[in-house]
Amino acid sequence: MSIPVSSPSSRDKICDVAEALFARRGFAGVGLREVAEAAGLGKSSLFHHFRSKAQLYCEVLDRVLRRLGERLAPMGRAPLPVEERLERWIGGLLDGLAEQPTTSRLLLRALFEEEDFLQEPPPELARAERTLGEMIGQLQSILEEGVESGAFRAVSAPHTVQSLIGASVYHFASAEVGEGVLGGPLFGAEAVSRHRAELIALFRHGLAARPGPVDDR
Amino acid sequence: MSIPVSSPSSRDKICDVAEALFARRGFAGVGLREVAEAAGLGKSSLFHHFRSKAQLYCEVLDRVLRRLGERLAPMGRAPLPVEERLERWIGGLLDGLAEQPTTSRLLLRALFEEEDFLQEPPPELARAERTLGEMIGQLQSILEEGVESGAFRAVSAPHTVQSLIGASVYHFASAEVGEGVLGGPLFGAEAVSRHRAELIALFRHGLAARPGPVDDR
DNA sequence: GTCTATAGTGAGATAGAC
DNA sequence: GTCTATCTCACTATAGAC
Repeated sequence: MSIPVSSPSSRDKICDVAEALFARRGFAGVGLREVAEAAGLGKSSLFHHFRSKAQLYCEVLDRVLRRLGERLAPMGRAPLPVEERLERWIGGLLDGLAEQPTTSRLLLRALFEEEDFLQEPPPELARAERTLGEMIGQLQSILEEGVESGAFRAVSAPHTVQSLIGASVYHFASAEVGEGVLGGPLFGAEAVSRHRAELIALFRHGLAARPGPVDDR
Repeated sequence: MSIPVSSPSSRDKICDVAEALFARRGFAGVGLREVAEAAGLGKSSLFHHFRSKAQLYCEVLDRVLRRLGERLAPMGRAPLPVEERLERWIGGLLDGLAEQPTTSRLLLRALFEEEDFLQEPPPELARAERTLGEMIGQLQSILEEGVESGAFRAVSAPHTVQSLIGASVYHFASAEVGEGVLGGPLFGAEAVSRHRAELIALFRHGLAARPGPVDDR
């Protein structure tokens, strides 16, 4: 718990507005002039807080991933049945994505865009990638454990990881298209809890090992 | 079946290289100089084929979506049980995505990026959006029909649409991250058929209405 | 720590010769 | 249909006053 007693520093303000802009339009789609104006500063002032646009981007990305990683870290370690641990992990991910609309879009960009837009990547990028790798590894471990223990069907853990990440991250990133499909806001309380329930149920039923005879044509 | 007898026109060549570049780096991340060089032309020559960068982008996007839409259109209409129609639809989508690595990335961008980078959107954009809407509507209809007929659980069709799109499109768009998770290439024959089998099985088990007593805590 | 001024580069787009 | 030359504008980044 940090103490939010002093007014937010310019640095934090810049990160906040940059996060919103990068999430919406990506690294190349955002100009520093725009960031500066939204932060209420002159363009040149940004360079007293960040060495370059690339460093600002990586710092924003790292901040978002760490926020998510800290939320998910305890989920995999709880002393619970593996099905329950998976459901809590999924729930934690969805809560983290639902908290701020910027998170899913920035995360999706980090997942599918190759960061070749920065010639010499700042050190923050490596830290962000490590955080991302830990999150994915944790999910994969839960799935592997569930398959080995017989709690889940004999699914491929990597492919299931891919499906789960895609289903959860894309949903909250889908913006206009997603709102068109739902016929309403993505981040409203009912839409969030509904997606949470639907996705968890989909994987509970989809992964469950069945005792009875199963049609596996 | 079109007759590929004449050598590809400059126009087609431009579209091909632009598709690859836009898929990789997005609208804002690609310069027309780069497109022109890759197509073996001068930068100014592009403007004899396309009015603007925005029009080129929309035309490329429309081409990709129509290619996918034509593949999927017959899937929903086959006179088959709804479970089978859904599996064929998913299979068709995955085949379409696996055919060219550019498709999933361009589609993902169209799904989650708001196209506010073009001030006055070219007419091609509207056509692309219509194609996209038809594909999604078709999937949603299959799901609704399955729920109404009792073949599927009482899932929310919109949320399931979102999950299915995310799981399939993200997977093939995930590039380096996805290859890290799989530990090998995304578009290899075995990886493609494995993901196809895994995703179809996940939704078959995940959506199936169960006859026996079910734990729905 | 924020500003003005500006360097230096590259973008999208146009004009007009060939 | 492709080219060279050029326009205009925005960009990242720096220098240096306050």
